[in-house]
Amino acid sequence: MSRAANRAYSVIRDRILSGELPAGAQLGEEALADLCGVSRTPVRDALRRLEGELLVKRSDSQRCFVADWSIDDVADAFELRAMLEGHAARRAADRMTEAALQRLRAANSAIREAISAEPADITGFLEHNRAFHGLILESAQSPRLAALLATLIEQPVVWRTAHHYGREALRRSHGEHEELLAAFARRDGAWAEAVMVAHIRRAFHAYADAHHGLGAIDGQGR
Amino acid sequence: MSRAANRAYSVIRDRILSGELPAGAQLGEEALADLCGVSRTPVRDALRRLEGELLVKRSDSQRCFVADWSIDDVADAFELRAMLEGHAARRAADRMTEAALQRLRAANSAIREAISAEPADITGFLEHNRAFHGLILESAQSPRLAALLATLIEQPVVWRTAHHYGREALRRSHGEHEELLAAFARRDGAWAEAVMVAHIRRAFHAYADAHHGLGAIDGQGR
DNA sequence: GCTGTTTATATTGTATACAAATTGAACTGG
DNA sequence: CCAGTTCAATTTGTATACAATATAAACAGC
Repeated sequence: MSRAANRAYSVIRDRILSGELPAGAQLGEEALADLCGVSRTPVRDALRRLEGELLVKRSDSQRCFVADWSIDDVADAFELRAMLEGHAARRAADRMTEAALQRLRAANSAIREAISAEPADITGFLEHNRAFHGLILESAQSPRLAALLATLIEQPVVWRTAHHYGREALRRSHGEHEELLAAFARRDGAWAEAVMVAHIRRAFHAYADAHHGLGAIDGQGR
Repeated sequence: MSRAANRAYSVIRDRILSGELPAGAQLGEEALADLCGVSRTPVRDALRRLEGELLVKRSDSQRCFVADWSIDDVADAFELRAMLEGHAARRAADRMTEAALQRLRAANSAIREAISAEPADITGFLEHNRAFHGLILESAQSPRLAALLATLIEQPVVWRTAHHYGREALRRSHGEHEELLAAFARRDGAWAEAVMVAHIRRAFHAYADAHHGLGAIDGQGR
């Protein structure tokens, strides 16, 4: 996608993720065009992409709004992500080359360094974490699986959450990655899948605890 | 989506599914616009939708082509579909209302009638089969799951295949639906999931047998 | 004869003007 | 005061013109 469309996509996405455009806010094409300094045409493209990623919802008659992610929606997305990434891990265990395994180890080392930095380098953590999961997905060799997961990993939620993680949680994440590496090294797909599912489901609960209190779910959405 | 965009979508989609636009054929926006009798703008929208459904592939630099589905691609898609619809069946078993169960029974009865017609009413079969699976997905109550499956169920492949099915295969499909209904009636999610996974994986092998011979896979794509 | 560059052509990206449709408010009749 | 209707304002859909870019062909130099 080219300049203007990408620009529109990035700007709108950032405004949604930062909360500047709150859940439920109407996304008029002309207003967004002004905001991004482009015409309506690329804005329309951007809205379609964002709609595919479920950050934008279309009303019955084609008006766009910022999607609101209730805790149930988030749970739903995490559950699917756990299933799909678990499946990816299983496939990857059977297909991973030695070179890919090396790169995976390097990625997790980079994660460890980001965590150990003072203060912890959250941006670096996110970046390398993304690379780690991306490499597994690559080794799974299923373009369709990758396409499906793409709509789930770019959640509004994940990004805002990581900054709330303590060093404790980050270390645990790193440790689970180490266990994944061990499973890959042994070519044990079932093990890899189980670890991955646990890894992601734990991430969900970390999110839920941080955003909705440790006790019951408050039910009022985000 | 409105008139012209829908029109473009339908026309292009039909041409792809019918094989009139063969795999690998370039999809120039202007040519398609002429073909559909609309301007390039709605064609672009249609191409985006079709790209999401993986019927259209974009080259490195934004040129569109008819996607080619190799047997590996089809296997990949069916595997994911089995997993996701299995998951949907499990969820549906816990959430299905009595009313939904009734509608599901009605849908399968309609399927039986379509099969029994002389000659077998393939179009009716497909329609009611679609409704059957749609109802389960609805009862699963996971919008995101529905969105993911939407990209997998509309395969070029499925439609062209059903016409090759014998009455035998259609009846088996109906029988598996009956077993699903039993699982739903008992609220046995694990049973429902297992039956659904088997149902879809069998469908894949029926496809593979019909299109690539019963023995080894020929590997030359469709 | 081959490689790298230039130029022409084809194709997609963007902006804008206008048409169609939807929403919401003002208004009329009861 | 409320229901239904009409009309204005807002918003999205479509067409078209033009700009930017990529592909492919012609060509020059080696």
